[in-house]
Amino acid sequence: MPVARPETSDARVIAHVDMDCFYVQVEQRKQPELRGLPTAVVQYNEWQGGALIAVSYEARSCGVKRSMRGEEAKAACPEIQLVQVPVARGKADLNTYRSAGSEVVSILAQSGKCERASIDEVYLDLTDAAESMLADAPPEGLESIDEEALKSHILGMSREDGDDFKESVRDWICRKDADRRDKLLGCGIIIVAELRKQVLKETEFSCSAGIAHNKARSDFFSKLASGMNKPAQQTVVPYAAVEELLSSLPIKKMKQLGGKLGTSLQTDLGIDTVSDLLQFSETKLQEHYGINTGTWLWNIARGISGEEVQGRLLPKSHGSGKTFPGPRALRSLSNVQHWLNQLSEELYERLSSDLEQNKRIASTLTLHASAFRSKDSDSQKKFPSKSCPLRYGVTKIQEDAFNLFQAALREYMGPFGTKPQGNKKETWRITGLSVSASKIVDIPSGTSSIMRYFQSQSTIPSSSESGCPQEHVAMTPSASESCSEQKSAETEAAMPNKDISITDTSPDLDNSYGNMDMVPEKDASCQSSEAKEFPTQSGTQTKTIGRKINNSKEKNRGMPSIVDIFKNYNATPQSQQETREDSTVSLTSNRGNLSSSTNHSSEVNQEVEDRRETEWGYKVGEIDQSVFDELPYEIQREFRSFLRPNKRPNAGKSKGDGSASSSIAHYFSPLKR
DNA sequence: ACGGATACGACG
DNA sequence: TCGTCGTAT
Repeated sequence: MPVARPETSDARVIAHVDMDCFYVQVEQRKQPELRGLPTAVVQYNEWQGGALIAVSYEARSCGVKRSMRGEEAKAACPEIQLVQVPVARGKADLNTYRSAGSEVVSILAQSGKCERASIDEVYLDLTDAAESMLADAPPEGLESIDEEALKSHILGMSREDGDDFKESVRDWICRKDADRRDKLLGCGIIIVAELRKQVLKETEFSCSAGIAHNKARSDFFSKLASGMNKPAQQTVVPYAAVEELLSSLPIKKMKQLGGKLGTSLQTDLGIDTVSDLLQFSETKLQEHYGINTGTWLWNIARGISGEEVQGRLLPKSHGSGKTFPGPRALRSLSNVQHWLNQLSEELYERLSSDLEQNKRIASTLTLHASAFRSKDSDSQKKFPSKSCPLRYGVTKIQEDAFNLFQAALREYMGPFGTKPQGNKKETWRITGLSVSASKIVDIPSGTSSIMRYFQSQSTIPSSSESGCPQEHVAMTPSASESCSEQKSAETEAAMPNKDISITDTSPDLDNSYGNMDMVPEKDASCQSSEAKEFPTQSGTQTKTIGRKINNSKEKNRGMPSIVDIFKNYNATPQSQQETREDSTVSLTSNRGNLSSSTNHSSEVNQEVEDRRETEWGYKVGEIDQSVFDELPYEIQREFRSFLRPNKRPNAGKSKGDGSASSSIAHYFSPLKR
């Protein structure tokens, strides 16, 4: 929800850049034959031709719209080219679009503070760049102005044809008597035109942009401009040009007002347009919508927004989900587990590459599901979300996700969970599942061995995820079946309760929701005592989850969480954040980027003691085993090399030196997870 | 019981 | 803090 922001003196230059029908462009770059043809990207081709998620401008002009089905699109535009979203693990796979988006971000981030707003949108704060241009090379001194800049739309300026128009744009940009704020915007026009050309050149993607002096305006007007049904446009909002343009605008078109709040404005206050909104006093709005939303409303009606551009180039969470509409709804635990396994795999893959490319780790795993209960009054009841500390490793995530699901299911079913051998229709169906990872923090990147690890092993060995004997024990038969191929889904009955039950679900949950036949009971026989050595995790591992869920309720008994650890680290003077945001983030496909940081082999020889105490900002020895268990495998190895420096054989260096890491990996051999 | 998958921020 | 809700694309 919108919230009131402290006002900032607004002489800023903010751009909102929006890729034109992005997914289509990505596909067209892959298949250049499609360029210029009416094209749409579609997912799930089986039902009514799949759902359109991106539509090219050619197709739009045939009347094709997003949220049409493939078949409708064909009807509206018979020659339309439909390209399917890639599928992996039985679900849509958006990775190609994500990394294409990163390509764009890494270009745009070069010229100012940059915020990744979505997979295909960014905000730029170009104030500094514009100011220095105004100081050093103001437009009026230039003998020629970029053609692309001259194509800009200037709101409030009538658009005559051809050269006349460009002349007036030039005049506006170069006007000597302009307000300083508009002069800055003029510089913004030139900078953005340049950036867009660069994006086009380096990625082949075209984009549109809005340029204004705050986020709200640039966003809104870049949308407005792209509503003109033309790609590759840029629009500037002069300082004074707001009121007239805004006031006639239907309230529902404003960002954040497209939903319930906008409707409430209409029905409760009779506000239909921005000018209606202008009639209301700030306090009146606050009375109705609270202090934050109230003042926010008052402000945006006037085009005021103090929101800063966050210097954030990377997503704050990762998620993987799938819906199972109507008849495809999931009816058995084993089927749910199968899909959770698929989703968890994808999530883990993305976490791994985030770790590898950006040196970040996530610390919370959340499960969302949606469900309905047939044959029941309140079949609308929401399926609760559940979260727990995130442990790195595919099978860990899979187990945890499944456990979270079961915990949520118990809660969802409540008293009906106990199935009294009779009315069998009284049961759940799962219509959507998703797992997500959040609370992502930077890890210390100065430590050399992490860097070296990633240099030598550009990919995280998947072998470390399989082959652990205990894992098979922990896996239910139905789970292992469904892993290979989705079974008839009615294997439910064949699932012996006790096999799943390795997991020690928390007593808390067990007791509050009673016994349910479809939810496996705990099995005390499989619990082992705390492991004292690193290499063995199983046994205690599965136990951790239950305890963690429980723990979060009983106030984390003073144990430092992994988040705290890295928070502390990140808080140290060495301010990672800023340096990192500049340009060093390896956003994309360029894998080699890591090497830019310290990786001299000499570091290997530094005194381990010193590092152990200081480098991480806390004492390694104080870390609790279970905290350790949560860490990504690669980081664990890092720790291990601190804790047991003597175990590292000297021979490690003998081999071609400089690449001590591969040998380290070798000596702390197949520590299975 | 469909626009799908995904992300973010506010609120209680 | 967690979980829910709203919003957007």
